[in-house]
Amino acid sequence: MNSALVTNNFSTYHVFFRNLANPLKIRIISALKEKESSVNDLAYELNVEQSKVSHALALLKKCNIVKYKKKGKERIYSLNKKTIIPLLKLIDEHSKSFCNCKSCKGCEK
Amino acid sequence: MNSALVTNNFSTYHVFFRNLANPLKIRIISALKEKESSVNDLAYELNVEQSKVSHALALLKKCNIVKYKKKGKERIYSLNKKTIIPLLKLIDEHSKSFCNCKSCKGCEK
DNA sequence: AATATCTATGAAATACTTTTCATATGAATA
DNA sequence: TATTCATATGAAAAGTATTTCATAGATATT
Repeated sequence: MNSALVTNNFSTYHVFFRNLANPLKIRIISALKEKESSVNDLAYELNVEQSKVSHALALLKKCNIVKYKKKGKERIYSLNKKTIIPLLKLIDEHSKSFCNCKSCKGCEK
Repeated sequence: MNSALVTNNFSTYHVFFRNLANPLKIRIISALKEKESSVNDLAYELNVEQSKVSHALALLKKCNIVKYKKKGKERIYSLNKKTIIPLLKLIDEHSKSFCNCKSCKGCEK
């Protein structure tokens, strides 16, 4: 039958995809794909200010893309792998065809 | 080995995903999934101003999500189905788990 | 309890996207 | 070729997201 894409009003889809529409959040997701990290570790690794990472993580968490566990005064963030990994794979494939191509003029900057 | 997500610098991914992070563009994609349409048809069907649809289509086209063929003075837009449909499917599945849920507080508005 | 470390948060500033509106372009037709 | 219809486009306005910076809240350590 009709998929949700047809029957829904889409009022919420974009909240989720906004996270993939942002370079920093994609970098965070990518880093967490390799290993779980504290906020400071991420900030150091990505060379980005701590509060910037915190703000980004808060949004990723809202959409269940990441989760954390406490460890002393740290928060160890990890990717919600079971559900996110298949999406990442698709992103990869699409990026190959779409996101660094001659035909996609929008990708230049 | 490492996927593109790991080795790339992601500078362009977000350009593509921005299109999915916008309700109007998702609505256009959804409409085109059902049938190809002219700009005016889309504008009428979605009850949105013509130039708004045009601007949105321009961005979708930049990322190869849609294409068009000329027909008289019309431009008949269609979805780049072969590559986009699998993505839409995944979006559907993810939206079910993420985008209208109790746990996703960000989805409320 | 005072201090240090890690992370979160609020709010203003900045940057970016989308919308709007007026107009331009291009194709068909009278 | 003047007019009409369909679409695109530029630029200002409006809307939204991100960044920045100062500071607050927690937890650990002294």
